[in-house]
Amino acid sequence: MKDFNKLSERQRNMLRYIDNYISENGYPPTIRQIGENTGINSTSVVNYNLNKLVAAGYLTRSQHVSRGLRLTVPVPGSDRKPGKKAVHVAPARPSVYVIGTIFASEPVPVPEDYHYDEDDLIEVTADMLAGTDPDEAFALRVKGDSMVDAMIREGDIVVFRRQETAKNGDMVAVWLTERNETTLKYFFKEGTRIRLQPAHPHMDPIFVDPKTCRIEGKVLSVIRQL
Amino acid sequence: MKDFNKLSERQRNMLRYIDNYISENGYPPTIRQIGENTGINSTSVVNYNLNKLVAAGYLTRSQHVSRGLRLTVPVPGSDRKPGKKAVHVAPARPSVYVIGTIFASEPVPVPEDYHYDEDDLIEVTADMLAGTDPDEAFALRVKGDSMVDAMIREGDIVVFRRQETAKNGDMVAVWLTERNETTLKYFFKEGTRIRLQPAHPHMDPIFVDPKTCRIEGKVLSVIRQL
DNA sequence: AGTATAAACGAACCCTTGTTCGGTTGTCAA
DNA sequence: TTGACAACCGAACAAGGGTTCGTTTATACT
Repeated sequence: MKDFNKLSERQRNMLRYIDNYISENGYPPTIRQIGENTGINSTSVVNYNLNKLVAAGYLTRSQHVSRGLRLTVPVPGSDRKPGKKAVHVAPARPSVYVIGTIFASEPVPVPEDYHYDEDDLIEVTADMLAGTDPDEAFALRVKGDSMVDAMIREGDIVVFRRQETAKNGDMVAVWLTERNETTLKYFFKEGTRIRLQPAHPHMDPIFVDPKTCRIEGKVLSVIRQL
Repeated sequence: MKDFNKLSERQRNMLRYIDNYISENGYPPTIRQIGENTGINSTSVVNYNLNKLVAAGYLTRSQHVSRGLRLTVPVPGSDRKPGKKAVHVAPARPSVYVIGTIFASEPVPVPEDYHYDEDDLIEVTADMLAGTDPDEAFALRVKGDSMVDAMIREGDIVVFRRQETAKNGDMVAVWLTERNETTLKYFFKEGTRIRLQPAHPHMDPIFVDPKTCRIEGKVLSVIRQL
């Protein structure tokens, strides 16, 4: 059971209003409607608090979709009229934070620095986490074509587990201090050096010194939506 | 009880899709989504038939409201999977059947031929289906390196919607009768010929005659688990 | 006082999505 | 043959509605 007292009065009002609205209309309200009915004057504040509620697990959102809201828990004290059914309750689904973007010329952002306020949460399946606790997983959106040799495209979402070490055969994100670049490659420790093998079958590996190679995370899965 | 036989096949499909969509997502589809998933090429035709359905008492609409749809009667034959409940209850996590493998030298398997087997059901998120009814989606596992120019690797799972036509910009699976091969490319109709553009940014398009090119399905998403 | 952070504001931006309209096709009856 | 009508198409239009960003206020900690 969720502790609704942890929420601000505003956020509780929003949940109540959303629940009511859906049971009245059969579809969710817009951000502007939520604002108008809970005394919020700016759409960005509604958006801000909706993201808070997503992070706290009370609802899920579909990005860039009008009225793309759904509640994930029953809302107490929503004054639904008798006879109306409770709003659908979505089962808990694993999701990971998309904490930024990844491209060749920058190290990958670290989750610790990240304030989970304004970015988005995407839904994943359990398979994509390969047993990793959702709290230890994070995701990055690929920017630019620099990852083509890893068979990864602009717009793809890469799901990682944060770790500084790797086993042979893992695909990892590494920061190469001498080249000043991030790359995604298969990891193989070969004696005193490390072989980084591109995913693309026609491309050649590079060999680096362990001291110039910082592992940023292990790739768990890649999602491409077209 | 309504007499659904009075409706056209199209209208029954629309009702079934709307019901399914709401149960998957918790909110109604757009008229464009309805069109795409029931083989209607014009939003005005969807609008036309929606108004027919309103007049016949099957649903209500809110004017000038996005996704402002509501079913007024239970829809028979909406083949919700067991465990999925009727409209206005919890959205279920959709899943699609992996019905085979895809590689260059063979046409795409057709779902109709497939003997459904529980083992080959994989979980997906609603986002990956882009509004497609899960029952009209299917998935294939990629075999071999022949799809590298589509930035797709051995082992990837490609999620499709079966359809014989495509819009510009869609990524589609096509069978090229003259080359005897299946390929995944972006589709562009240019006058009398078709341009098939590889996803890989450094590769050149091919041009084919519509008569030698059979569209097998539209690619909705790609999943890579490592 | 100075800094950091949560919460809020409002306007601009632009993708999403419903609506409209001229035109085409097919059927049926006069 | 003609006209009426239902069904459909494609494109353009415009309102709907999510997102972003620079700023501001309030509170707490140093």
